[in-house]
Amino acid sequence: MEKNSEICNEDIESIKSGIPVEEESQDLSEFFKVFGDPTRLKIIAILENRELCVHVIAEAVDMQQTAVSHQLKILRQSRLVKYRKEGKHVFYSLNDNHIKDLLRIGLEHIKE
Amino acid sequence: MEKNSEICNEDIESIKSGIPVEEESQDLSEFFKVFGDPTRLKIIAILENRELCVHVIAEAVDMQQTAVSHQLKILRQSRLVKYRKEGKHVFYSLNDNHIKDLLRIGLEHIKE
DNA sequence: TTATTATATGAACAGATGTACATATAAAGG
DNA sequence: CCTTTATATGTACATCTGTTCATATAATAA
Repeated sequence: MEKNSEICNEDIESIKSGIPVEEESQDLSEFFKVFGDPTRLKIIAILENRELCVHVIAEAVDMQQTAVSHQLKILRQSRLVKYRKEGKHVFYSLNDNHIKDLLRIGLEHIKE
Repeated sequence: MEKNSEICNEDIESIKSGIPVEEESQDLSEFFKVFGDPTRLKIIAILENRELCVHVIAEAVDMQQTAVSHQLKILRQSRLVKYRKEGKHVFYSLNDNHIKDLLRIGLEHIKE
């Protein structure tokens, strides 16, 4: 008998050619990972349509300032937020037009 | 001096009202977390436009069958894939019309 | 029946992740 | 100068995650 039954006699090489290269899979998973935490999602949600400074964000999501700063760093590194300094304050805002679309698709899926 | 400077004198309560409730933030983050792993992204990629059985998926993504089975379980639980049994074989395929949109938005972001 | 093939699952373990705590930096006021 | 306020960052630690290994289940063949 052959190694694989006839019913899944696929051309592995042609299937493999459709897989993103390792680096792209890594980058893409890093991107989605950012949305994979409830605190970051909350921060993203309150930054929709406005900019806010760190201590207001912390108060709104009910977390410590240091925890929020760590999460904002991740959001900065993934270029999902931008910031603007004004004296002692740092105002954060969203930096990607597609974030709303992503959240909408996610919400549609979990509500199905 | 007041607790907060005037420049970020925000109405915390109205900001809070825009945050998804805890359960929704949790569910949404669980959903995005599924996309936050390169192996699962590869599996999703090769399932676009076709159904494949487990050992072919494993060979294509170059991972052990058990590792793939564990990931397929996660994809099943999040209702991103469906499956069909045929004898000893189990054929998996995508189960959400929005997956392509999500991947496209993600790719656009990382390529910017 | 036993052997083989295809898939699933539980346990273990290494590595990653999120938060708290302590501390650093930097701006502004006194 | 010193103090306060706003924010950032390094470390520690508990929890979570993904893979491997061993094993279970289920279908088919011999």
